[in-house]
Amino acid sequence: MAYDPATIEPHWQAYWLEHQSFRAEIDPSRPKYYVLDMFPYPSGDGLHVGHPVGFTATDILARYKRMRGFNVLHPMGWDAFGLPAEQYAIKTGTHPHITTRRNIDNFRRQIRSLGFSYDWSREIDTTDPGYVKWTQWIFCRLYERGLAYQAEIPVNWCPALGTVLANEEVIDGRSEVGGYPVERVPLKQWMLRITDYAERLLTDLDDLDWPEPVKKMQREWIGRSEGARIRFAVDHHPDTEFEVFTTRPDTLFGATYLVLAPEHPLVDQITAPDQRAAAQAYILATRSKSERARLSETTSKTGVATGASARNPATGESIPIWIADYVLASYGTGAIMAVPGHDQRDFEFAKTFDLPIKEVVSGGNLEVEAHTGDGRAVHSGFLDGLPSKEAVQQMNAWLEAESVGDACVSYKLRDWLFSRQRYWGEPFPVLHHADGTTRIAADEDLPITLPELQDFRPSGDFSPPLARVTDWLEVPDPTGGPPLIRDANTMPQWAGSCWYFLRFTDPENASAPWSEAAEQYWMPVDLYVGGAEHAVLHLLYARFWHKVFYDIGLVHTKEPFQKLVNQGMILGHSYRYWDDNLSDDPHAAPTRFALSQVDLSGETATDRASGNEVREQWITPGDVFRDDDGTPKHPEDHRLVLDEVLEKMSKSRGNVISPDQIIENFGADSMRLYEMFIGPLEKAAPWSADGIKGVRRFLERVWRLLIVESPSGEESLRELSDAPSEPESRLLARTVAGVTDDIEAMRFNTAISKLMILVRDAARFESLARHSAETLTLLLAPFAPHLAEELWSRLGHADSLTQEAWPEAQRELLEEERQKIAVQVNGKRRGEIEVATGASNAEVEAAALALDAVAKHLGGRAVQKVIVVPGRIVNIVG
RNA sequence: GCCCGGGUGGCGGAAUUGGCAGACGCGCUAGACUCAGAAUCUAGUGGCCGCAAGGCCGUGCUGGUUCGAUUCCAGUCCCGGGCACCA
Repeated sequence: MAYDPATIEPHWQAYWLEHQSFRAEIDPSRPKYYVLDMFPYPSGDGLHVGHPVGFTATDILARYKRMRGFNVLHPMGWDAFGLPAEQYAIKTGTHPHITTRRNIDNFRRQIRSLGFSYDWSREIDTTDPGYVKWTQWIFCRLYERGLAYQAEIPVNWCPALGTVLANEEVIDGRSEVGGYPVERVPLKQWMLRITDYAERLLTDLDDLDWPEPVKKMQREWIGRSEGARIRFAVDHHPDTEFEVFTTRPDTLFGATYLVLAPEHPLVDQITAPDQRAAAQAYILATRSKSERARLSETTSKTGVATGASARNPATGESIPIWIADYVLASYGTGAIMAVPGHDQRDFEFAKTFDLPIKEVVSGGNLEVEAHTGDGRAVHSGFLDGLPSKEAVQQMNAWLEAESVGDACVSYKLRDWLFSRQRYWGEPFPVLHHADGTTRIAADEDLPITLPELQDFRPSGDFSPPLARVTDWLEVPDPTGGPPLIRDANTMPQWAGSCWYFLRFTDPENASAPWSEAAEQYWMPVDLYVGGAEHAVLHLLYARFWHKVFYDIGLVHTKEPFQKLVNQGMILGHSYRYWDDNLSDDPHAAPTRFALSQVDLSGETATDRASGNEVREQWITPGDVFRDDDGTPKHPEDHRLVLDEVLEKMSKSRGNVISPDQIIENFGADSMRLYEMFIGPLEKAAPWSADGIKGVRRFLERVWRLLIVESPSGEESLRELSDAPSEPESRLLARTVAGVTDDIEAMRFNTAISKLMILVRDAARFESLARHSAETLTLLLAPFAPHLAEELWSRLGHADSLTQEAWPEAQRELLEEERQKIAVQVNGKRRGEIEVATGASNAEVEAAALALDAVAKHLGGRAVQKVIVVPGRIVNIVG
């Protein structure tokens, strides 16, 4: 029988499970390597082809490192709390517990069918009470340290989802999940004081081996800026003052008015009676405006004067106080000093409302625009003549001396909104007393498990579903007082993923989240692979918790993830056209439009001819009709050319490829190999049904190289010679060295191409040495482990190759004795010479000049210069 | 608008430090095997001119630096991603 993954692969998967081949135990005598995938949310759709890209990359590293003698920790688990299971429960009444269990079983089956070398004894499920217990325990530690607190704040309330969302989960005024509208509503919520760690989260990025763009995104998210707080006393309101934050204290002399955010607490107090109506109207208008609307008018400035004023401490002048929505309540102090001469936003506002513009930094043209760059201070009293940087220093010193301000640092990062009004999450281990005070649950009472529920619907009135479960909610007071009330909120999905990488080091521990010994040995994660979509959220939250653990003494490293790699997405082809069936009437006979007939420049697509709105429609790739030259056409209308789009796979486009189907048709090894061969790991690449045939053919060639079939159909190992021939040895050495380097650098696509070359050339040799066959098998093992194990076994080995030593290249064979060197005349290739490796430049030059082609292309001109690059090229200039 | 990536054959991609552009794979063409097909194997495959030898052009575009540029510099166009009143 020929190469048959359908029999080989299940056999070896069962073998690995049975022999616990990848079980990791602490072993101080060996170096450790912790390689981690971002654990998946087990969705109802099952694995998509994008998951195995990262999983295969980490598996190659895990298998390779084992063969290099490392003690490898390579675990897998489930980030199983989350909205989709709950949404499904609302729709069908199926308990999230059941859905989650079912989805996990399916994910586990799919992941196992790809032959990844996980230590399944360490499998984690964040919804497991044994895990929830420690998530809650960690919350208690945060609470004790004052890092968890409750606050009444305007939050992002999403009516459709029935929950509040963190700022990070809201994109352009819509929920990241589902794209529903979000409103700002003041609600009492749990917050985590991540801002206390802003500075460390920023500085510790420097030493991480992470992609620069990810570090940059985190830096920008934290948004550190240096400046000063300056106090302004409000005129005619004794003892009333407020602070502004500015990064340009040197421009204080140029502050000609002040602006409060509409939500600023002082607005109500200081607004003059005759401005009160206008201010109220403005504040209401701001509040009802959606984020989207506010964003779209970033160029035009609106605002209302309060009628109040305050004294500029530098000039002693009274300057007016305004309200404007271009000042954000949530950043800095929610108030600014406006310096229209040197801030473009203030400049635009001043122009709109005819406020004075004063030059205090030279070098710009204030007739045209604000001068935001540096220069020398002018019209600024004691600062005059100083360059901006020095002026900042002087002003800060003056502010402190005069007790009107301080130099300080401000961050864009806000505290983390940590509660959700949902059912399917970790309950807060918090009890509320009747008097409004709260206390955390005792450690021995953990976990606080979720009550069984029939009705999962959000209450619709900001209260969580758990608030309806009276007998769960009320806890008798041990001191005999009125019953204590449990907190009815649940934690966001991020909670479980903030520490799972630590639990993997010691997953069964019942007395602690993890043991010191396990943490000391396994942490930090040496390689963390996952999608770029987690660049800020998950990675920032997990770093934050890890730093708290560090402060408590629970971990010994400041950072959890030493090296991070983002895998690229697998894209699918999808096919679209447009029609005028806007209401989705199934009985309509709509007019269809091709891309060329449609205008996409506006907010909605329109038919160019009529200007009427048309709607995008998608054809499943399998249904697309192809005409003779391959042009994609509508299946029912062969005149309609479809627009081919390459994008992220999604259900709505019908372009999703299931790994199950690929494994069935080609095998897991082919699937793994293809996803690695398609291009660099970090780069997005389109799925190609033809491409996978190529790697499958390669695996068949490997099989036929070692396994021969008698005319009667019996298979056996081919006859192997004792010693490899010299060209064979050289080829082998080159491949071992190349593949090893490529794996270390995670260039899996080129590693596979080198294996293809080895197999192609080895097939042409008359004989093949046992050593060559075994080396090839070992090199192949991280990529196509099932086939490699099968061949290893047929090569006569009783044990699995997972712990075999990785082949070493014979260095002395890497250098050829003779080498070919290209010869150029005036930079153009005109010939080639062959010289002994290590030949002197003079020898190489002489050989090159002796070529007929060189003389011909010199055309009689004298040689002016000869450049010899040893081993590569000779360039003759003449 | 600002900040990052990235533009290389029909397609995915390769090219270590500025040194033979197009490795490897897909697809395609021809041949071998076959009654035939599939599979497999062999050869070819950037474009143009040429019977050939060979020549010219060629890494988004326009310039520059260099003996030599996919690689460095300046400008520009296109695609993808991130940020977007953060004082």
